[in-house]
Amino acid sequence: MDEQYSMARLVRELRELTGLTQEKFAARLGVTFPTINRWENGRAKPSPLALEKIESLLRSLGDKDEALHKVYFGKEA
Amino acid sequence: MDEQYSMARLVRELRELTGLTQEKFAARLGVTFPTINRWENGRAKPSPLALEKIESLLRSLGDKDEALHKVYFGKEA
DNA sequence: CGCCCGATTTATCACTTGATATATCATCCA
DNA sequence: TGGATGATATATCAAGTGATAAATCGGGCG
Repeated sequence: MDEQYSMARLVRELRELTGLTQEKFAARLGVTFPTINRWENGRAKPSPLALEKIESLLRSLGDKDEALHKVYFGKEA
Repeated sequence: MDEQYSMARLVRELRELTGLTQEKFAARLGVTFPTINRWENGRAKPSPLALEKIESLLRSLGDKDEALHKVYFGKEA
């Protein structure tokens, strides 16, 4: 349960939840598509500012994904 | 009126407007103090995500700083 | 089958950032 | 005077990022 791997899965699951391509998902978060791809493939992990955006997006998806949020961020939604 | 220089001034003016040290200002924006220092001294410029935070902070300061916003971001507050 | 086409994966390079350490500067005050 | 302290400036290095290009992977479809 390596941290990199968890983040990779979180990002991919989150993106698939939104039904967006890596390119559009990147735009949604204010980053570029290679960045999303690197996150999803565990070759990099989100910067602090990017993490904020991810949490915020997760939150915006509402309670039905609160479980997901807890799983990856631990400390409450 | 080099772009780097304008951003440097914007960041410093904005920080002084808030009355915060570079360290606290950094925390406010979700970045670290060396980053703020590099911005203010023109040795680096904000990443896209950081720029969002700057604009947002500027906006949160309200209308009395709209002029400042226009000066540095050009396209309306 | 073979060809397009959208999506994904990987790679490279210059630049930004976080973490950390050191140095400089100003101010206060014993 | 001179030392303590807070704020700022600068440097280094590893890691993340944006821009760009190339390769690969599916599906549809002629």
